[in-house]
Amino acid sequence: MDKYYPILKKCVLFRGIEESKYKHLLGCLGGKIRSYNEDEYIFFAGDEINHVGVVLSGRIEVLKENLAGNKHIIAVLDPSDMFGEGIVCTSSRLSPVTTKTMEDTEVLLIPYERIIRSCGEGCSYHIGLIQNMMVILGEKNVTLNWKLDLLTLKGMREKLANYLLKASIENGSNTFMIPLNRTELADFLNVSRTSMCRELTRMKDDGLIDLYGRSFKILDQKGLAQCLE
Amino acid sequence: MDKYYPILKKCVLFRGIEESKYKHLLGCLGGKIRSYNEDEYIFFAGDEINHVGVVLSGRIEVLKENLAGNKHIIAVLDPSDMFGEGIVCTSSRLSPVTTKTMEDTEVLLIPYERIIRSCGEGCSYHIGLIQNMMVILGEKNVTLNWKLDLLTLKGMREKLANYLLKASIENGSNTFMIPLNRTELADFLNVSRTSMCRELTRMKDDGLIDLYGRSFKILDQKGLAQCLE
DNA sequence: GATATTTTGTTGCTACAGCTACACTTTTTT
DNA sequence: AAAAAAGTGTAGCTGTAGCAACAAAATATC
Repeated sequence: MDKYYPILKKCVLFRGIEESKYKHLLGCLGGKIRSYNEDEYIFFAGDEINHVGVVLSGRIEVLKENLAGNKHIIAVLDPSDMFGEGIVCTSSRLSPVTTKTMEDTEVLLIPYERIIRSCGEGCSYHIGLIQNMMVILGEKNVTLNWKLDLLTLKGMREKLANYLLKASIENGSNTFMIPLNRTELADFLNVSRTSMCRELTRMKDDGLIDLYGRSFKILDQKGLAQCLE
Repeated sequence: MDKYYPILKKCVLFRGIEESKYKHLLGCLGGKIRSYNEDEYIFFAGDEINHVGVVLSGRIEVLKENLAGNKHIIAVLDPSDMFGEGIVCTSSRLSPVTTKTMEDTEVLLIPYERIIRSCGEGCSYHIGLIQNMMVILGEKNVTLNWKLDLLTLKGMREKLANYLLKASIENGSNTFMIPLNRTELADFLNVSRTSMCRELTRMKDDGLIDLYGRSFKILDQKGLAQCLE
């Protein structure tokens, strides 16, 4: 377990809590580690969720699937990211999303009640945990709002520009790699792969970007930003 | 102030707190009432928000506007609904949305720090408030997820079917009124009004629904549900 | 009650994204 | 090293949603 402490340290849930106290805290929370193979479902939309999850290794996609078989990736989770935080506080506790591993993955599952309710044994960390949970929920909100932005944009080019500019900012460079392949990116933007490829080529022809595989280079930042106006 | 107690009673933030304690609590929270005229902006996307708002009277729309002048209504708030809850817990505290009154409106503004931090004076309500805030954030999450559903649907008919079925369920009847006019509904679904009208007529012709103004009647619930498959 | 203003419905045209189908490349498996 | 599989780019065709422009109805204003 100790080997995952650096991962937990980066997880917002444990922010402000000293590493030396993890052992006691984890016992107190009753967290358990579970392993999944690649392309395995963790839970489905509509399932009742009673745990908050922390990704320890591997990668998970958060998605919605409609009955026609179309899939829409809402988020991709890397180690130290969380899932299920949003559902835990609702009354119905039914997940609106499906989670599925993209690689072999290990997760830490924590029963939700243990987080929200103080354990009463003078375990002062809980107050910190609750404060952290609020930050997590708030930031989740911001992420979902960005996702809304992305989806409300009408044009293909606008969606791509939005995504690429954000990725560039997050990486702090005009040259960067994205964590998704073409098919996944299309699912994330909720567009068809073919139309997306076509537009990427056009944007390259127009001198806005350069690309090879998952690496992108923004050539004309101004021009790209103008796509969003 | 007392006259608003019934409104506050329905607000999730005050759930589980007795009406007799509102006076003390509101003083403790430092809440202030502000009035706005119709079509007045309360705050803009990008503004720094330090207050949580509760609608006391009137109606507010939560929206995003892009520079092209397109407007997208994310939610419509009635008395006892809240706004700003999602931003309050983030570090940047910059609002991703704009809020604007649709009628003459009164709101209760509460400084966010007063909610999150215990006032220390043995004011036990704060713990309840924090628990309530978590429920609010969780439910916000669910709402945003439904909004995502709506936007990821590809077809006009699918979006309308989704919206109308949900409205029907919420009203508990096949006949119901919606709170939005055509233009507002189009903005809410993020589609053009004309295309939406066209599709509504088609759905009527197909015997799925009947409509007059803001009142709708679902004639073929099964058929409507099939649009979503 | 008449006029102005807003809201709503309709039509033709156009642009753009989805689909199918296929060719090509890269990676994985054996 | 060969074969299989997965991923990627391109092109033509089609359907649908957006836009502009207008007509009709409902509401507000005088």
